[in-house]
Amino acid sequence: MRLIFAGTPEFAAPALTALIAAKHEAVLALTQPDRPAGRGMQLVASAVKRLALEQGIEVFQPVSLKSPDAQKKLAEVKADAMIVAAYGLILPQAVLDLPRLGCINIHASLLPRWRGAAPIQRAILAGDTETGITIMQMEAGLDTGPMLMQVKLPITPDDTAATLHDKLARQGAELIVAALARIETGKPSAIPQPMEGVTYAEKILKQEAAIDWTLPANQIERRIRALQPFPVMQTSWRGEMLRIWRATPIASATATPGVIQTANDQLIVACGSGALEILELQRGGGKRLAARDFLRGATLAAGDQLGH
RNA sequence: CGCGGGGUGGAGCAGCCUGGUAGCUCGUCGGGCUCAUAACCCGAAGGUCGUAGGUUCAAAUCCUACCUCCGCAA
Repeated sequence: MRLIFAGTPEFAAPALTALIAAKHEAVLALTQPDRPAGRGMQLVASAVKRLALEQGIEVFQPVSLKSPDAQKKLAEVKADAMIVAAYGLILPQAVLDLPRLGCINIHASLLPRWRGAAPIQRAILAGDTETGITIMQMEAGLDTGPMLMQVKLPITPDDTAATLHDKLARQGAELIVAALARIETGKPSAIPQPMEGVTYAEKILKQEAAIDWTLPANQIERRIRALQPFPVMQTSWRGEMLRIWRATPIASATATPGVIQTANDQLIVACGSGALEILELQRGGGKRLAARDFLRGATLAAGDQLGH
């Protein structure tokens, strides 16, 4: 099939790779404009752009798809379909109608649950035990289109947004290839999304990364897994920032939330209910360390208060 | 030139401001204690203090450049 591929971050790259491997003809890669990022604020190309350049695919980075110029450019390609994976721009109806087979989206959740920007993180945060990939025919609404295919994936107790992301990206890549194969062999039936069970996955805000020690330990632990590799849960200690990468909830007597209970070989912090054993953490300017190594520096002591 | 913090035996840190014997908590190795141990006691090995210059009688420490790791911001 002759395709336009629209995607931006790492999540989208495996799908493009898989489509190329499946002998589809990706003629144009749509991706967000390069943005200043990283130390030094250098302009950085998106994962999809880097891959497209490597593959010799033309890259198109409009600021918006509302302009007639951008739409004209897409029309000229005369694609059979446009594959969209975490692109990050709203597609106007005019664009949705351009390709012969419309626009097809790879979404990292079991729709209609977790429509929107951060489905992977929100699923972990909510304590869901499974998630998945949905391939859907796009409509003007936010992730509301009829579903072509769906596969489930369990969320394990030690999954982080990072590990789940990688699994889902691979699964999404497989599934989009399978979906296109089905479309080529005839008109597959697209199932409308159920009215029941709709939830929205709000974009992750930086401020959600501040640990509220008054929450129950198991909830904090989920947030720690959900908010990495970005923005990573953090707390403060003597005016310094501490990022918490890995922790496990443990039973504990009640104590003031945020107070360190043990800081010898284990690092245990009291929470609103229960306590959290911190397994991996990082301080400003430093590397990510196992709690045991971190404590060798003898910088934390039992009784210290975290946060504020 | 967006802002900032680091690089010190195998690990994590202190020492740097106020130059003058390389320190702490672990790990490793040897020995001891113990029914036993990841516990405890005694002892030992192991470091061009990121790299290159400079200042100085003397540099981990002060100055300059570079390499490299990391946080903020996006």
